[in-house]
Amino acid sequence: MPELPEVETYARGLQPLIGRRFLGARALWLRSVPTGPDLLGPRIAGQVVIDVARRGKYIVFTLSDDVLLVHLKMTGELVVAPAAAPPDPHARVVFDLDAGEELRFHDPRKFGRVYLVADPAQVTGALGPEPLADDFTPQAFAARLAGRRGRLKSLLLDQTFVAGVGNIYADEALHRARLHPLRPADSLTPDEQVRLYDAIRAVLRQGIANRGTNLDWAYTQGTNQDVLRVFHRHGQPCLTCGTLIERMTVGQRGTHFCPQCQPLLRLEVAG
DNA sequence: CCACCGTCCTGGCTGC
DNA sequence: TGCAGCCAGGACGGTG
Repeated sequence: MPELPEVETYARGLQPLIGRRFLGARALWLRSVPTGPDLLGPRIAGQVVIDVARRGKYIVFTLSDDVLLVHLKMTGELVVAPAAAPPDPHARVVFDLDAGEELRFHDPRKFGRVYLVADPAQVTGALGPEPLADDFTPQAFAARLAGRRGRLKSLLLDQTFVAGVGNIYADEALHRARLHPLRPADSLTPDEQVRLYDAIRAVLRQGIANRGTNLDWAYTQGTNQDVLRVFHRHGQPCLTCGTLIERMTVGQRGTHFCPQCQPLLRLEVAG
């Protein structure tokens, strides 16, 4: 499931497409293109790639006239291949590039989406702040937490709260911040708020430095799976304290945590 | 604002 | 060995 670090790695890897021209496109699975599968090819034909970037979990191709956004969801991949290469049975959208190549959107589970729009805000307008941006300060984070009574885990997964955090990095950030996933968001002390802020940025930066987390899916060359401390480690000892990592369901999401390092009730230690 | 549920999909897993 | 059935997972829409 590509999250911010994986999508960032993708966007960086696609930089060589800058300057290339789309000649056309075809949607092989119509629902993959909510903005109109039939319009995609005629509209993108002739447009040149000006920039490739990331916003939240979206890959954003700025084109000469429009903006192409791709959300990989869980199993999506983007691959540049020679047009003569063997067809991909899981290709959902195929873009014709110049120089006899194709950009293939491959997605076995068909959850990913491709949007071609004039204004990217049509797709990304509701997203929360970028957690690694300079203007995302501890004060801004604390202000967003204020009055939110929901559970931390659910809030971290809310893309309108902070953009780009998914299940892996939410669990990792909470463990690093020593906060239980069920803690009400507005119950954090100032120290805990700063710990969570620092932890979110640290795990995302580490993920980017490691070129993403590569679990059951082979689409990244990332190594971040080697440094995960709780995600998918239930039944194994916590790397901090040795207590067995537990798994629970929070908001329909598998959630992994250390009951010792992340107590639900803060222990009042007599001074 | 928040909780919860259904929907979309299919590969991979479990259990028999 | 084969097959049926279940489930994860991000985002969104609907409901209470």
